[in-house]
Amino acid sequence: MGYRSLMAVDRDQVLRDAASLLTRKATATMDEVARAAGISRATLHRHFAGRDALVLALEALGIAECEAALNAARLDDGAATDAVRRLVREIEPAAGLIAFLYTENQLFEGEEQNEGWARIDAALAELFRRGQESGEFRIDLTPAWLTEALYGLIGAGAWAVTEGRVARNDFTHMIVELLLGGAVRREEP
Amino acid sequence: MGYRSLMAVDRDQVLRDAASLLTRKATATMDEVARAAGISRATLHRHFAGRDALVLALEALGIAECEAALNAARLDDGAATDAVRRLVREIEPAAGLIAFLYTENQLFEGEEQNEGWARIDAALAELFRRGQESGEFRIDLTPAWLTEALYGLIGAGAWAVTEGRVARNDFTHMIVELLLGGAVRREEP
DNA sequence: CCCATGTGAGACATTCCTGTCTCACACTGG
DNA sequence: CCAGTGTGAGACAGGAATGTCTCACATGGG
Repeated sequence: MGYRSLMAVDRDQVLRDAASLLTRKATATMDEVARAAGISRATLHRHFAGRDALVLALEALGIAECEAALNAARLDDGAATDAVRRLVREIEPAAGLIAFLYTENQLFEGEEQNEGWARIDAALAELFRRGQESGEFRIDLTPAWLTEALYGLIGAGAWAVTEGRVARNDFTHMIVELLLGGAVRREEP
Repeated sequence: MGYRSLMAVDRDQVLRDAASLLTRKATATMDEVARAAGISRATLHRHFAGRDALVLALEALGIAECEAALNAARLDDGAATDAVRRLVREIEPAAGLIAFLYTENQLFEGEEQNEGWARIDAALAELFRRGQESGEFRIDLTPAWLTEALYGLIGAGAWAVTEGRVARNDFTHMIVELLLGGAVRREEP
């Protein structure tokens, strides 16, 4: 076989569609998820044993994409501000997925994948800490809060784009500029 | 009767407890909600006909609290930056509720209350627009995005507090400072 | 004191979702 | 052309949640 049949379902695309729907309607049924993904409930069930398995797969995909973005952004290189810019740019394709997972905490019933998020959180917090140490970032905003705020802004950005309130092309700029520079106008740095 | 019996359930408190639980676990059952609110499922059902009615009531409460905060913050008075500070301070008690409602879009199946949010959105966007016009806020970040970002940061702040990653007393400071000033350190304004 | 009100606990039927199965069909590759 | 593979549609039982009901009990007011 080697290559998957063209007829076969694009597993990652199904997961993205699922995340897109579940972000708007967390109580969506498996049938609704299947419809949103353009497949039948039977097929959805062939790929994911149940709702738990689906969410688990969503988490795994989200973690994988986040870590890929982290690597691609080279957070340890150069100025912290530039690293943040690279990070947001790299993470943009996964924004919808992150927006879902950020609100889908499920009380951490399955602790398995939690260490994945812990690693990502740690990497982000370390980036902000490095920026503080180098004097780029202010010290009254804790790295933990900046990390949390970044998640929140990514979610808000993804939502604003899907709602049509922000142009897709402005996604990175809006998030980075607000996170780094804030809303207040300045003369010159 | 005049005053409600001491035995009676505190309706708003039930709604807050419900929001608190549903924020963490959107698929919680009515029984779980009742337990979280410290009442029986029967009593919960006496006050809210069903899940839909519960969410509707949550929205109504959220809208009411937001509008109360908007009025208390006097958004039209003085500098826009000061108005933002007042707003976040006033809205803090409702942050948990807002965090839930912001992620609970339910595809707007019930469009009734939507105008309530539209009014609030308009008031916030107007505040940011006023700040841009007065030269306080930068013009490359649209009022619509600043509004969305404020929601996102309130949600992130509420979550960070409940998770213990940010001190409750720092809530307003963290949000306002990041929203207005951003993460980058400045010499002096 | 006793009645009215509101609650908790539990039973109950109903509805909905889930998970599994079968079968027919479409496409692919040999 | 012909198997092999994967899908869609539908049926089905099992289970979970919902919505409604009854009854006993606690409290507070008249």
